[in-house]
Amino acid sequence: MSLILDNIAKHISLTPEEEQLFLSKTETRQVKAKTILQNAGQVCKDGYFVNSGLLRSFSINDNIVEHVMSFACEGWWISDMYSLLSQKPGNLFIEVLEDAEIIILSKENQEQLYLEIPKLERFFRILTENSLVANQERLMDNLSLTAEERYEKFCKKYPSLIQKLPQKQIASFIGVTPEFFSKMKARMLKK
Amino acid sequence: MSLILDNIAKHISLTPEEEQLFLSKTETRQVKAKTILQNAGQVCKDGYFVNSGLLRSFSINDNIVEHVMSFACEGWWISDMYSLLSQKPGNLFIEVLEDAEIIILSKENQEQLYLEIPKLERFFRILTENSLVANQERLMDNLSLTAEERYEKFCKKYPSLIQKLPQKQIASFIGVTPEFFSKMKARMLKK
DNA sequence: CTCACTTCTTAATCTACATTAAGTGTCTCC
DNA sequence: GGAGACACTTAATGTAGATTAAGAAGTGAG
Repeated sequence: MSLILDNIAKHISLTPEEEQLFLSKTETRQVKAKTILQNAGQVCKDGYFVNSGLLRSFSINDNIVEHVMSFACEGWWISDMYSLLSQKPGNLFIEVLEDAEIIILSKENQEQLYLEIPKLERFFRILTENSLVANQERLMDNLSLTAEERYEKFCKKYPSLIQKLPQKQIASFIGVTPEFFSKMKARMLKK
Repeated sequence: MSLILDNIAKHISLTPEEEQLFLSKTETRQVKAKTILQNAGQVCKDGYFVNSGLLRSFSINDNIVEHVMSFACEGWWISDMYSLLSQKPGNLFIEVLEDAEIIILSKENQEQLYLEIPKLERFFRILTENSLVANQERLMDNLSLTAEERYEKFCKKYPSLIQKLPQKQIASFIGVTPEFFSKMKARMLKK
């Protein structure tokens, strides 16, 4: 029933009391598409876990070019890690792409939970490790693969997202303009 | 005196006994320049902490193009995180660039230490978090900055590395060919 | 229904960087 | 002391993907 507890249970085991304590430190909220949960330039106070719906984080260039940092759908966490950890103003926006139900865990409550349930250190360590590995792979892909190859990898890795996302978001994620992406897709279809 | 204990003490405090236990699970080794500590295609068993000298991790394309994933000098950790965590064959090589003294912590011992000194979960969580943040920034830089801007950032961030590293390694790290990097530097000097 | 808005497409032109290839300077080591 | 080996440079040519601009097609709100 509770996606987030299942998520935790995959890596560590909590007693029912600990589970309740954890939940008591969180807040569940319904958010509408286009809501901005976090603005660049502000200090990030919360991490978000997605129960349903779809979010993204992105930054904006001097120009007006957006770059998608990450998507998050059912069962994923999303936040501006830099700002959340350093408590300095961040560069990322976090936006709701599809009406969503999210669970909010504030930095403050997270730190408290580390003290009350030290096992959670392990959980978030593993979460962060997985995130790091995924990021390293994406970095190397950006350095060594063509846009076409990156797109094919994206399709294989996140087949469910392909359905939901407007093309320009995918383009931004793999690091090309929507115009080029459109042309590229047409070219790929011909083969 | 002990760089690695200082490193740990910045984030958590260990008792002298715990410090000794930690050290007892590690091995210190002198390694010569050009030594390959880890080969792509093999399962990574160890993490390395650098006492002195200089290492790098990199992958090789189908072609023969190298891409530097990371450097590590005094006080830094380096490993193939993907392979170390998943215990599957990795894509990274780890090479000694300058004669070095390294501290080896095996995956096995690390897991044991987590059980014996749970505080270490916290230490490695924080380490991984910092690494993730740095990686995310590098990813966004690669998507949004020019080669010139990436190089300037690199210079500011790692002034000591600039001295030590051959140009082609820096070129590979910021994601351009050595030829282009050479031309770019000349161009920048004229200004 | 229609106006406004956003997504997607097409096409021409442009540019940051890659590729290839050749050449220079320096170091090492037989 | 000469022959590689390696780091770096220069220059010609090639290309992936950006930029700009325009129009088409889908979507939602009033």
